[in-house]
Amino acid sequence: MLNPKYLKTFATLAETGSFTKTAERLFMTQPGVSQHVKKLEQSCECELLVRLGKGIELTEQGRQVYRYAQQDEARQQRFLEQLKFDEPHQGRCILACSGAVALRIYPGLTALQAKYPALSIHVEVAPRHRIVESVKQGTIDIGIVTNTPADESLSADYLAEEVLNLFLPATVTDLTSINTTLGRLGLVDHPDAAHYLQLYCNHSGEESLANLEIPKLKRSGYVNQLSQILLPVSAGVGFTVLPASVEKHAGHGSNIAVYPAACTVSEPLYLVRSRHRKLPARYAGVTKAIYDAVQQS
Amino acid sequence: MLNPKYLKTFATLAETGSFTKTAERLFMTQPGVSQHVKKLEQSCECELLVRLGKGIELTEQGRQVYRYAQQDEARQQRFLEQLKFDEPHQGRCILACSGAVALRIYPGLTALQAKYPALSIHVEVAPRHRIVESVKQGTIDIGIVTNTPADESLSADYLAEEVLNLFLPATVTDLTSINTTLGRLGLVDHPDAAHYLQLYCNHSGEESLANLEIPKLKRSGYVNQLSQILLPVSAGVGFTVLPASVEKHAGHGSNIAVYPAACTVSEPLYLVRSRHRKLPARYAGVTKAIYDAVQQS
DNA sequence: GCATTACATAAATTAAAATTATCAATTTAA
DNA sequence: TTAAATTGATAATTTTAATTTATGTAATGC
Repeated sequence: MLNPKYLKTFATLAETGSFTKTAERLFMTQPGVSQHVKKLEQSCECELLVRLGKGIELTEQGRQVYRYAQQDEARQQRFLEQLKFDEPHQGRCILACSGAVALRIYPGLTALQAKYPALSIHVEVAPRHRIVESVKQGTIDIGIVTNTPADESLSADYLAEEVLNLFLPATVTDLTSINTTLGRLGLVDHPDAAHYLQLYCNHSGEESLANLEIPKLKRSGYVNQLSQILLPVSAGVGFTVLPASVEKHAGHGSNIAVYPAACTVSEPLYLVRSRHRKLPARYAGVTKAIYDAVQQS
Repeated sequence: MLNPKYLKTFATLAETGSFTKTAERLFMTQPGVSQHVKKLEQSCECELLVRLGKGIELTEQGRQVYRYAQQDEARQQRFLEQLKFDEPHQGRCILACSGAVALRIYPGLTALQAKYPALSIHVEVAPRHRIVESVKQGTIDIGIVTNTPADESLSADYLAEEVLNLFLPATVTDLTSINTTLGRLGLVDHPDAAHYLQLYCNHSGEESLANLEIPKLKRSGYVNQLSQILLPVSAGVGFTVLPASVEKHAGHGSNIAVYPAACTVSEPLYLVRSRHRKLPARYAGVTKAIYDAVQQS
């Protein structure tokens, strides 16, 4: 739309106030300057300067175009300069993970960002399949998921275990016939509830849970806001299965009990990246922050 | 430096992932796309994408260039759109005046800006000659000065009178031999002091003041911060001549006295603009605010 | 009022960019 | 495994755009 050469010529003309001097300074001929200005005026669809007997005067639009030209040149120069460097604490990092993992890693990432204000960390909470998809197509640089994707173009590094808890209202004291109790309470549903519950029942080491008929289970509520899933449980109106770390952040305290299963149930977390892509230096610090966050909790 | 056509081609390539599809979408041929990318890489002095067997993948720099291309296009479109309109309450207004006038008009301008946040009002305090000069060369859009400039290219509209006061310490009670008193106190100097004092003595209607030998007068201090000029006067260590409006804003209250001259001394204020320039719509409101400010005070 | 300065216009030249034609590499299907 | 198809790179030609030379016109100064 706006030819940058014309902008440069116009800016110089605005500064010198003379077509001839502009031509000299830019190593071109005077008619060239005239033509650049004319074409720029055509692009802008308005007059940029008025010819007075002595010298020229910019119109209001001419002034605006001059400002734009200056800023544009400066911006481009800055951009090209920083393009050459791979600053370790500067630029945009784009991650995706589940809501539960976000709860675990976001404080550490925020701290990192506070330490290096030029860092800009974007965390997107998304369902598993969309995370893998986004990393593959390159819109997300690092994904955290619970399995190693089959795709050859992706690499997966083991991070940590994510412990799953079965959360019950604290009012439930009799745990002898757990299946009946769960059936009475009903599941507080959320996007990952079915997956978590299936996993939990199969690996809790308790025969009764393994026989739980999940599809037939009553759904006593649904919410896709992680921090609010435990609310109905604390109110005594349902149960749910979630990563253990969620409880700390939600803070419903003594109203919630954790079912004491025979085995601890957990699933692994993997850090997924594009195998063919060399990530910029700033991801080193971010990756370290992620490791620290998931391993301490 | 960065050809916007190449940027557009590269951005489309980043989105389609295919040279051929990019060519189709931009109504060009496939070799054209190859050439654009190659030249863009030369401009950036780095590789922007790697050719994988299946499809392409952007390098880190390629991603940055893609972001830049997107932003640049959006920015230019926005700029060209707003260039066509002359919004009455949006944009930058640049004024210049004396410090005393700034004191009178700035509150009103600030109020205007508060009412229309998209307005950006810049007030530059400068000596008379520089104001006229700046308006002529177009770096200042509106100037306020105390005389009508001779220059044909400038227009001057009468605004109001600026009353001048001779400020004395309140401790001075005997005004019978004012020349002696002034000589004893000494002048608190500031950039416009000589000009104001000359004017005051010539038009006060008092013979003794008209005979005051200004060049021989003792200088008892100097400061070019308008709000601080009256400080030495209130402390009893000198006198000065200033626009009456300054006293209200400085607020030294009862420590300062105004000499009761036979005549009120004042000089006119003129609003100066470039005669050949049509100012944008937003200056209507600004000009009105200036009139209101100088006429009520 | 004539010379000088400064910008505009038109035609010609030169440079740049796009296309056509062709090649090489990779992928897909037989 | 090989032949056909797809996809991008390269080279030469054509087309388009930009620049310059030559010339004209208006304003300013001596």
